[in-house]
Amino acid sequence: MRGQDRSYQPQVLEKKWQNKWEADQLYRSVIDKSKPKHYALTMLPYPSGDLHIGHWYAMTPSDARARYMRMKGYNVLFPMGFDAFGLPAENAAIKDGIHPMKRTFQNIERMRKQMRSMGAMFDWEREAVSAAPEYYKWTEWLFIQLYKAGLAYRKMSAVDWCPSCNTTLAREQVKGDDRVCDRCGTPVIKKDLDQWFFKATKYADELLKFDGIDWPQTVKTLQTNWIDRSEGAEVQFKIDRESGIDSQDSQITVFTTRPDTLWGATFMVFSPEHPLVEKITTPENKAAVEEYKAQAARQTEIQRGAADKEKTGVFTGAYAINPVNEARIPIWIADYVMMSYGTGAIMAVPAHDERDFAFAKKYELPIVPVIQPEGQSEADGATMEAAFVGSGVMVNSGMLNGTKVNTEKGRKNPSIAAVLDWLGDKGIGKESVNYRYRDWLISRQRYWGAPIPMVNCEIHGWNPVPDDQLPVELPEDVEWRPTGESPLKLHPTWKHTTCPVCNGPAVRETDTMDTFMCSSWYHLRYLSPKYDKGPFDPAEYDYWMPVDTYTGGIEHATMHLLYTRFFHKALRDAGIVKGDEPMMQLRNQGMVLGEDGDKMSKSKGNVIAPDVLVNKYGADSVRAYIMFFARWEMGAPWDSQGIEGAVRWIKRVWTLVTDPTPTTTASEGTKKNLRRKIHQTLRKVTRDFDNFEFNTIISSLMELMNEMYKAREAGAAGTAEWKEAIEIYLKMMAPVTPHIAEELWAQIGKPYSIHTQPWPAVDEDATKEDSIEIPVQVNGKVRDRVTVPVGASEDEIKAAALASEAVQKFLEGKEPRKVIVANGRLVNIVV
RNA sequence: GCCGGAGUGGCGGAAUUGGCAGACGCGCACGACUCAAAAUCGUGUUCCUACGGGAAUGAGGGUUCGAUUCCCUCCUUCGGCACCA
Repeated sequence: MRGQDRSYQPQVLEKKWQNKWEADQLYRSVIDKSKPKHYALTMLPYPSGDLHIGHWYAMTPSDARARYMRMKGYNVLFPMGFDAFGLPAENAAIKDGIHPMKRTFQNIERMRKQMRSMGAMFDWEREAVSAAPEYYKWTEWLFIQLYKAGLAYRKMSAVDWCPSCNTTLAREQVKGDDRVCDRCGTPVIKKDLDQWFFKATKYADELLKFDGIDWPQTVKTLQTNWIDRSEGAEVQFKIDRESGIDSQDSQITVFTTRPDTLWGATFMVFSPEHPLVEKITTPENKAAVEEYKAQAARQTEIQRGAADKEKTGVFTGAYAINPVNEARIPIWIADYVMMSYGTGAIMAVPAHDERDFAFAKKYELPIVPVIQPEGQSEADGATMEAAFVGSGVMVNSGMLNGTKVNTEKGRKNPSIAAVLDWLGDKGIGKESVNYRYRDWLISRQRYWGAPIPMVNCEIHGWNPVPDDQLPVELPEDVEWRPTGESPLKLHPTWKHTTCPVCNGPAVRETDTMDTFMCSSWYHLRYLSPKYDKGPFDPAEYDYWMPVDTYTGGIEHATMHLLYTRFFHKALRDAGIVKGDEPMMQLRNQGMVLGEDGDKMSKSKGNVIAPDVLVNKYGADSVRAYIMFFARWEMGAPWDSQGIEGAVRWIKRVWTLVTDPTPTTTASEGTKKNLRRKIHQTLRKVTRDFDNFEFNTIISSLMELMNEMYKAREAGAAGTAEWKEAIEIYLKMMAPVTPHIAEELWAQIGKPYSIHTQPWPAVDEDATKEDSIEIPVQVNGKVRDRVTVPVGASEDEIKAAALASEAVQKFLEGKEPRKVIVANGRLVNIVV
């Protein structure tokens, strides 16, 4: 080796190994039934054109764990692809005229290169790109299967529309208390449009079950809150005949979670948009009602949604009959009742609902208490100062008087249970469940997405495009104009086709699909991205599915992660996939913030570019630092100085392995200590990999390296223990820093490749200590430490502790009241 | 308002889930090497201290021989939902 430069040059050696791994197809995964399989999936990126440090933060620890699982003996599938349809490419096209297809595929090319610089074990043979016709053919086909299963339907309704993106959005894609578009932050508006939906609500109850899957509690909670199941009753109210409406409109249904307060319902409130409002409004109230409706329509959802806003409303002149006590109660309209929840009409119980109370006070409507608070006398509606929402007993409620009321929801509340039974017997109402969750609106009025493969004929209506005509391909020659209509609609010829039923003239659907549809099944396309007889090869499915570990950001909790669960269940019921859940284990990484602690953004100028870091330090150092600098699930601000620690660690390992001092003068004790530390570290690192605790993997390895430097100093560098130490050390490093591990593995003369080596086994005997140091506390404060042999009895430990001079000093001659030996690890003397 | 996460040195974080608080690293200080600097190596680094000790894991209380860890009350902060009937 004389004359050769033996310094650590990551730029050279990383490229060298990346090329060799690729040439050797080291990371190709194929079905191998002799091994247990492990499908490790990490969320695929959108091809924005540049790999962000956030991508590295998400992907490299996932890669390290996939590598670890491979060394543990699993046949690991770790694929990568691109979620390539979507608005940014199309918006850029509007701006500069570059075709989204061209831009997208250029970006993908660039990002593939950047990803290769990570040294990740992606199997590129399985790459899937959602914007490629061979992919979206099957996105279309899957849409048709859902349509055939009755899970896709077209409906005219008031939907959320982003005026900046010029398209409708699904409810999940409207965010926050100011109801903004998830993509661009513009407040959405409502529009009445004919759109395609998936019947996701059919699965609401099943989506609330997380049995058998290991997902973070946070995600389960977010999804549960999003679906927001609420138990209550539907109750029928008759509309008073004197209101002058015909009999078929004489009934109105309301949903309530508090049927036990029915006797206190003293008025009804309809949403201003409720279709019945027009029919029931009396001539003398017509003008006021029309004016109020117009005013409500002008207001945005945000203005209407402000909870602290003063209640407003107008009387319709109509009355309803409270079915439990025949009371004739006025019907009002008010914008605090939303058409989009429940039935768009409520029974108002001002005595026991804060909103109804405020409304009743303002418009001087009657307030009738029907719950007597515990330990208090009955309230008087006329003098009440606030709605009462606590526990008590039912009063003013006929034969149900005296029934206990608590604050539980549903049948757990005795009063609600009693009323539900009573309503059922009388045929007035029935137990009912309501959800906030809505069906998934998938139509988008944009070009750059998978076409919805449906055709409309004047005679035969909507029909799916026949399988042999799939995919419905996107035309390339379109005009980019943000008109609010799909560019496909403006294309002169594309939409004209023939009816699959009668062959007569017909028109294609010109909206495209929500890109979340493409990403709901990409994990299936990875299985066989070139397969052309179906969305995936069943043999690959049977071997690899379900996904064993899924990693990605938590921001998708109520979007992608909910859509893909729904989609899997829908495909299961259509007989296309098996099992109830697509992803068994989910782990979320946190976010890397800018050095200023703010979210990284180009406008703030705090973006960290991984390419620059790779050029400067090498991919291994970047990988190690990413895994080290924060708890993975938490994330943290980036620290440009901090990376020096990871760089030094790697250099010191390089020095340790390449520049040994082969002495064998170490004492038996030194050698034994070295082995102990190695196997203790191995145990810890193994456990940490299992638990996704990446930061402590690196710190354990650093600590071990420091010990090894000491052992070398003590003359261990030529011993058998040293050789074992180096081998195990490199294997533990391999998943984290694959290039340097491979290089040093080769340099110590071991056979290629370290990445196909088995994970070392812990020698439990070697980890055992000969003697242990036990802290001795007096009244909970450590005063001394005594060393006892392993396996010493409690009495021996006690005796050793009491024999300590320092301890005796603090006892001040007093007799200990109690001596506690905690698990043989600590002594506490109480005086 | 409701639901969930987080709060530990100058900084990122550790602590076998009730048993030595601050591992590992950054930064900083001092030293070695050097004419010098960088790099590298070594030592130290929670705070206060009358050098005996004392205090400290967002604040206050509780349980316990013992609490960063469990319980109660509150504060700060991040995220989600929200006139949801």
